[in-house]
Amino acid sequence: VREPRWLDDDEQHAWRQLAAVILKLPSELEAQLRRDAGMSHFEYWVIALLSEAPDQTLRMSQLAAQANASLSRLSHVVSRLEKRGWVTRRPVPRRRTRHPGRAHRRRLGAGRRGRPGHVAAVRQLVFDRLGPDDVGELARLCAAILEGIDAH
Amino acid sequence: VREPRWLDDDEQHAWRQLAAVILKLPSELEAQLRRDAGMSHFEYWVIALLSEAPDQTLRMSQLAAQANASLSRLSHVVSRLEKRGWVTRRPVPRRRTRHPGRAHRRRLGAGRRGRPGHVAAVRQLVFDRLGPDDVGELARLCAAILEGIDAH
DNA sequence: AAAGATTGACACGTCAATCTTA
DNA sequence: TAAGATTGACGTGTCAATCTTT
Repeated sequence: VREPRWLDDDEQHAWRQLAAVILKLPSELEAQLRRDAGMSHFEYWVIALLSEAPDQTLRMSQLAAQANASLSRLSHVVSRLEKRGWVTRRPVPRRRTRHPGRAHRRRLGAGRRGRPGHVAAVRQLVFDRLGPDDVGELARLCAAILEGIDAH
Repeated sequence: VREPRWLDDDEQHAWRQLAAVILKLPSELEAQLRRDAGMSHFEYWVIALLSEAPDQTLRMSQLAAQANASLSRLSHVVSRLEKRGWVTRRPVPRRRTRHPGRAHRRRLGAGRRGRPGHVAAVRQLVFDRLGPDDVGELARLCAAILEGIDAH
């Protein structure tokens, strides 16, 4: 009797590499953003999404959906951002439109300032060592993996 | 004047896919392990590494290195595992060999019980939709990315 | 009542300070 | 003193309970 099979050698090797990427990449990006822009990766996304929205305004639920986050998490984060004055909550002006935040122009600058460094980091960490064909391959493989995840 | 360039279209697309993988894969694995074996992904690694070690024993610093974790984090985790009786700390028998844990045989079973489900999850989430050639490609691309990360 | 949003308690990771032992 | 290891405080995420608004 054998133990339920692990992965074959190739798969195991690939899995180790992928696991390391999954482990290290996020923490690098996190560190870079916090250093350069004083915000977490998730906060960066929130502000970026807001700044792209019409009128720089979104409802909490929409923002949560776009940021792949729970409403609860988002609420906590927005509270923090609000405390720093980077975002404003607007209660319903009238009718059922409650706006979670109108980011202050000023502090959208924070997003702006965050962005170049963030872009540089992504390029450096991910794309610098990839050839032109590799980029397409990477996208294809990730898409396949995502299918597997979403199928689950 | 243009804003500092984002990534080109191909890169941006690839980045979105990769970002989604990085976001979703860990939480899926985390959820699966917690459901099936009542432990976190990191706890799983710790127990797995211990169970593979000679005499099921390692020093904290070595374990930390192998698990890519800070000593502090490991210490907290081992404390929790110890509290559940899944691991035992052994103080130096003599000479400078302080052993962090000799996993109880019994509870290594926990690792064993965790493993089949974990393997199945990895296979299902990552490899199911990849062709045989894709596996090598994935490993190669991840390796390239890791080089970029480590170079940083 | 149901959807949208908030809150509080708890679990985990990090950082800095501390303890321990060679 | 320096390396190994632990601890406590703090920040963030999750879950479940709750509040709010229609």
